[in-house]
Parts: sequence; structure tokens; C-alpha cells
Amino acid sequence: MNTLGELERSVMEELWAAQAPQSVREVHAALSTRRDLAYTTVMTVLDRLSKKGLVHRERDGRAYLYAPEQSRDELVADVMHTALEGQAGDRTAALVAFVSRVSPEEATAMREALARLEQQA
Amino acid sequence: MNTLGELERSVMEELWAAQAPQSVREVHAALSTRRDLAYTTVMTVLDRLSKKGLVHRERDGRAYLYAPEQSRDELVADVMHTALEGQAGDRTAALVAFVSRVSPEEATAMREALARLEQQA
DNA sequence: GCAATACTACTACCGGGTGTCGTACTAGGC
DNA sequence: GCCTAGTACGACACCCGGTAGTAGTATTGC
Repeated sequence: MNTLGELERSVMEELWAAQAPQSVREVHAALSTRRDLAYTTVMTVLDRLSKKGLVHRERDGRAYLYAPEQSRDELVADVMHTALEGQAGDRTAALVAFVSRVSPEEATAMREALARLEQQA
Repeated sequence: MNTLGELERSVMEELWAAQAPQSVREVHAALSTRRDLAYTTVMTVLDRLSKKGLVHRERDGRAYLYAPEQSRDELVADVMHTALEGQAGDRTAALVAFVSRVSPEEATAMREALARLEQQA
């Protein structure tokens, strides 16, 4: 879930940055500009990410193409949500504590999002 | 930080449930109603939690008393915040995604919290 | 058709974190 | 001065993440 490792996060970043599904080779090439990694290391990480349900893979000829299951925003929102659900008791209290710590811009963003939500309902 | 194990979480629950700081013996007794644990196991966990800064301990005669550093609400809010900070790019997008998933009651709680926040500023 | 090539699958190893506990040491109480 | 309650320290197993090698399989170029 949130417990992504360093390299796993980097790989996800690459997948998010790319618009289309990426092959292992493409991800490896992208990461190789900054770090020295074996091709199989990247493959293993992509495999683990797919087993965790974070990325989706599909055949493309003899290769696989990997794409993120969720956008980064959604994943972050998911982690936040999971944390909140872990709160057995009073969730509103946790939300209040959370809200009281966000920056003014973030508070504004939340107000807008809540307003939009209200219109839908 | 967020990576609390199962037992660690249980211990935190006990500390939160108790009003006053607890001794190892008290926490052990409380957990023993449900699970069979060695006294030293509980001690080790409390020690690790204190090293992580999640609990605070103070001497009481020859024993230590342990108390949570933060309330559960605060910890949850903290985890949520950490997740949000990890968002390198557009945080408002993540907030929007988050807000659009909360329950109606939670949405109401957030609106109230935001309103309160506005009055303070 | 066959060899080279491009991928994947499987396995492995190490380090760190967590669950779990035993043993050694220490400071009060009777 | 010994017993007891408590701590300190160390240990071990397991799982996860970083890292990679080797073996197997399928495609492709000649």
C-alpha cells in the first residue's frame, strides 16, 4: 500500500510520467539516466508492483507493457483514505486534526472540492 | 513512521484507551486477555515505539510509565499529511481525489473544520 | 530452418523491520 | 542480605524491498 520502497516509487514515477504503457526496457532506459540498474532488477520491481495491484500489465507481442492502475493523485488519496479508515473510533476528530494542518492553498482546494461534491449530490 | 506492525498497533491502542500512562505490566495484562504474549515482548515493543518517538516514557519508581506522544487522531492526521507531502506535483489534485471519496458525514466534518479554521485566521 | 536476440520466469542473497522471547543484570523491600 | 519486580541486551525467524544472475522461450533475420 503505502509501503513502497525507494526504487518502487521511482518506477511508479516513470510510469506516471509516461503517457502510454511502458515496456521494461523503456522503464529501464529512463531510470538508467540517473542510476545504474540491471535490466532484471527493473523487471522484478515491475513484477512485484503488478502483484501488489499497483500496476497493470498487458502483452504486446513477446513483451509486456506496464501502466499504473491509478494516477498518482488517486494513489495519494487512497493512502490518505486508508489511514483514515484505520481510525476505529472518531473519524471526524482525525479529519479536524488533518484540516487544521493544511496550508491555506490546500484549504482552499478542499473547500472547492467540497463545493463541487455538494453540487453533484 | 506509518509502518506500524500489528502488535505495535495493538500496544498503541491500549495506550490510547488508557487515560493515564501505563506500565509495561499494565499493557501486558491488557493485551493478555486476548493474546498470549511474554512480558518481555511487550517491553520490547514499547521500547521500540519510544525509540520511534511514538510514545513517551517516564520513570515511576523502578518502573517506566508509557504514554502516547500523540493522540490517535493526530497520528492519523499526520499519516495523511505525510502521504500528501509525498505528492511532488499537484497536491490540490490529490486533495480533490481524496475529498470526492469521503462519506457524507466526513464531508460535513471537513466543512465544519474548514469553517472553524477560517474564523481563526 | 537455424542461430542470434529479446524477453520473461524463477531463484537467490542481503539488509532492515517486526514478532517473539530468554537470560543477565539491578535496585528496592522485608 | 536475599528475593522480587523490573529493565537491558541480545537473539532468532520471517517478510519485504533492492539487486541481480541464469535458464527457458519465442521472435526475427538470414
